[in-house]
Amino acid sequence: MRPTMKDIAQKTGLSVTTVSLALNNKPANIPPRTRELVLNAARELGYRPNKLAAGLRGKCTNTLGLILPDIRNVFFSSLCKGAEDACREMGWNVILCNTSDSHRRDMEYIQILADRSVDGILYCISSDSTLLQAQESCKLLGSLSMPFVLLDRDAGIAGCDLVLTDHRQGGFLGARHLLFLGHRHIALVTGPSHLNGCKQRLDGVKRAYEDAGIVFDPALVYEGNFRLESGEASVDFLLNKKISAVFAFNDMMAYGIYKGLRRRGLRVPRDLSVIGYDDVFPSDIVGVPLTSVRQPVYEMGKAGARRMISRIQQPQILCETKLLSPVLVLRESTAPFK
Amino acid sequence: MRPTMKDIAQKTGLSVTTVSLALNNKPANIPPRTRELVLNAARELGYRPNKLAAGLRGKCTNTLGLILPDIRNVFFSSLCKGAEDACREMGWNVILCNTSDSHRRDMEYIQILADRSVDGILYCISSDSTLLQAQESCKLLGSLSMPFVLLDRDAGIAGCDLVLTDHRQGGFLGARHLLFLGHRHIALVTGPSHLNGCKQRLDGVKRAYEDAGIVFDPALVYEGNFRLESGEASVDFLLNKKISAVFAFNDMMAYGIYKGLRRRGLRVPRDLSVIGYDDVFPSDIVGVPLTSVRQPVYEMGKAGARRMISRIQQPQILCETKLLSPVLVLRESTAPFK
DNA sequence: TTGAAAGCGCTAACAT
DNA sequence: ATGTTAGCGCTTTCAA
Repeated sequence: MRPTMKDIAQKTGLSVTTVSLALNNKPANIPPRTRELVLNAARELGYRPNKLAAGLRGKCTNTLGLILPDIRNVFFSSLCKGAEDACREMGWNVILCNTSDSHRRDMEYIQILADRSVDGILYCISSDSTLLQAQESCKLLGSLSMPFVLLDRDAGIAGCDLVLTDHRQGGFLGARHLLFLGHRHIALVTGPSHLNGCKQRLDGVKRAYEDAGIVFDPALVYEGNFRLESGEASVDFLLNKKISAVFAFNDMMAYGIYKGLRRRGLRVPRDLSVIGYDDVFPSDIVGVPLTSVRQPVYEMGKAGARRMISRIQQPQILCETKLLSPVLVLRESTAPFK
Repeated sequence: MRPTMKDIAQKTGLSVTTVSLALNNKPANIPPRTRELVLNAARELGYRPNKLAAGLRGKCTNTLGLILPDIRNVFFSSLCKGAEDACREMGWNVILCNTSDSHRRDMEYIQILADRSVDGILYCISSDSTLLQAQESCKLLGSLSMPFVLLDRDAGIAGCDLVLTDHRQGGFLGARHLLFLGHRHIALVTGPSHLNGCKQRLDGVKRAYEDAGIVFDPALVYEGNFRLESGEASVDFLLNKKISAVFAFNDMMAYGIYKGLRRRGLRVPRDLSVIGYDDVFPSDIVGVPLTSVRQPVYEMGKAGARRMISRIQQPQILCETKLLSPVLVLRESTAPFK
């Protein structure tokens, strides 16, 4: 059996209280000699605190729940790694929950994590959630008095912490780069238009256009669904327009565009400049490395976890939205307009 | 505050014991009427059991630890998803631990997970571990009486459960396919030769050669390190040999070979047939979709978690090595020999 | 059929 | 400076 504080107490002839006080560096007047005594006994016995017992008694389990759609998606696994790294550095652990993008499972996992007394939840709202459902999950979290930080998805929930990429800036950076290269007729392959992230990217694009004195043309917008197929499907649309460049609102669709162009014997960037968004895939496995607006996903996970732990330790701090800056990563899929 | 059993006891006028017995369907003779009474009260109060308390008192926390090198690697995130899915189905949860392939961190996390009273650990040994170090981790697990299942990596540890791909069969399948296409001079770009997984792939390749009456030529073997760069670096070697096909022991190196060939203006499969191993990347984002030997990674995670839970529930069952069958996935990077 | 009581390992108010 | 005591929420023996 694992040694407990009781064993240390027995071995030293002290009480369990003194042992607890000494081991936890509590501001009781434990004289150095006694502390030494306890610490030595603990070392000799190979004592390790039982986190379950400490969690049950005290207020804190040092555990976070992480709810996300699917860890197989590199976006979320990077987020997760960031969160876990931050937690490890601070002595916390992470319980991982995959929802398969189902709101029902969001709700289930919130309950389960509360049952397990996690101290807080890092929450990527499942994308099948309506605004109402997102509010419902957050209400559940509230009714459980469970602190949480929303990651990546801005569902328009007020009064909570939020960490995500500044998509307005992201859209701006992507568009500005194409404009800088001399492109004047640029198509957009967006994601679902009701998503805040897409609206903001679009805003950013428009701002870049304004700066350059270009008129935004809604006829050059193709609404995709973030999947490769929709990028591929957009190619027919693209080739019917007089454009020299396309900005895809994620990399998957950019690769779909690659595929559609390839099938038609067209080349990137010779025939069309392509820029993506996210930059989560290893870029060197594809023939023409993709220029892309990188979301700092790992950092997002880290920032989210840190924020969560801060909030747990100081519940009174004000809610904030943390916008992380995207970075334009130049590769070979964009070329100057000729 | 969350309602507890005490609250249910108060509300029903029964004792906490009876409540516990009724809620947990224990084989005490609780008459249906009493149980109803308890269940109703529980529902009305919105009672949810406190898993921390149950874990502290009882023997089981229904929690597994999952130790792996880096969740950002799609191989491990698929494994993780499989494990988590299996756990969810059975009412278990997963604490995720990334080791960055460092043995020291393996050891640390084993301790931490034990401190948290997980019931078992799914363990992907970090690849920087020597055989001795792998044995050390397993010894630590043993000394903590912590049940565990090794995943993916066969470090030659005896007396424990192990779930991994049948790499002998994988090597066989890949080589047989190339032979079937008429290739007779085939290069291998392997991983580090001391790894069991590589040895077994090589064995499988040799067996396929024997079946076809081909002599294995060690001069056609290039030892890579599983990274893209080493695949790319192998191309000089490959082009100096009289070969028509190459079998890379993972996909990353296969993509490195793609890259090296592309740079030299050579085409896959026209100039060289290429077959990979793992099949974890989305194959449709690359120009020439890669033929590859697929490891059933998701299933591996699932099988591992199931095995772990079985062992926890029946500690006496015999240890077993579960070999999962790889699958040859035909795509466009291999062509008949001309 | 039900309940009292002990205890899992720990923390913390209170006492000495 | 240290110990006594109570209790976190639950399970489980033992007794009634």
